[in-house]
Amino acid sequence: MPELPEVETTRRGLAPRLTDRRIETLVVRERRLRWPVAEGLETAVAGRRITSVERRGKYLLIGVGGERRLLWHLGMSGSLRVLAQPPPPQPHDHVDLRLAGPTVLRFNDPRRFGSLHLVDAAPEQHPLLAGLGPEPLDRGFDGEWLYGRARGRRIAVKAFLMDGATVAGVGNIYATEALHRAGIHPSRPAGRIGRGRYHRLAQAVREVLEAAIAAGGTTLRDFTGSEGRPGYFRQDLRAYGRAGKPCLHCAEPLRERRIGQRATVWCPRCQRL
DNA sequence: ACTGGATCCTGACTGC
DNA sequence: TGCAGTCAGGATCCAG
Repeated sequence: MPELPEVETTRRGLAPRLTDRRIETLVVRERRLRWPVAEGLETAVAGRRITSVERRGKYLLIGVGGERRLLWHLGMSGSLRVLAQPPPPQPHDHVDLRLAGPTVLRFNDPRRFGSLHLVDAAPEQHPLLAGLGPEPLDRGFDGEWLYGRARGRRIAVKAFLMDGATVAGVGNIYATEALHRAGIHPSRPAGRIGRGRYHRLAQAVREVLEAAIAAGGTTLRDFTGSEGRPGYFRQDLRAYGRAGKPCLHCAEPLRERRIGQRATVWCPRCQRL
């Protein structure tokens, strides 16, 4: 499910409801996530106070005192919800973070591609975060960065853009959308794109992510924010999921093929190879 | 060093 | 109605 806008939507929903709250207990019903949830995680966070809710790429970082943070990834199908009156756990409700009072932060993830770690210090050096590229909405990300990173690369620009080392948090939906907005063919080798077009691409990435965050993210089937509401950016998607439909810019029918095992949609007129 | 492919897992959907 | 095959928002690992 979630790319950067969906994780950011989750973060914004969680922050005011979790910050300064005390963790009563952590309950792990299913440890077999992307990586096994460490034994002893429960006792390590019990009784601690939540100090912050941050995001890096598609990762959520929940500060639990000192330098310690829970590092949470939602995978393809995960969601986190705050429940003031939690119903009995349903299938795939793998983790509950119980706060003082009846409130529960509940993690549901049918495919179990998500993950949960405890990071003791210096989260940016954690193996899962160390190789990440810049945040796309921060200053370190621009056309110059993309251009430099792409030197000598023959990989399709779409796969290049989805590589977390290039830029953090851009997945299949928003890579598809940004390339359409920037007028760049997704199969074009990354190293054969000039500075000017990379500046356009970086701008398109920022614009589409900001618009998606403003809409509460994209819900294809099962994403919900922390309040259980879907995101509304799906209706603003111009390329993703619109194969065969007319390009909203030039009316040419959009095409679809797989790049790196991921469905890729583009306009053969606006996005020349 | 890069690159493409296989892989983890469940559920929804399609076509026979 | 049932069953097999395909696909899905991610990201690591491995062989070539």
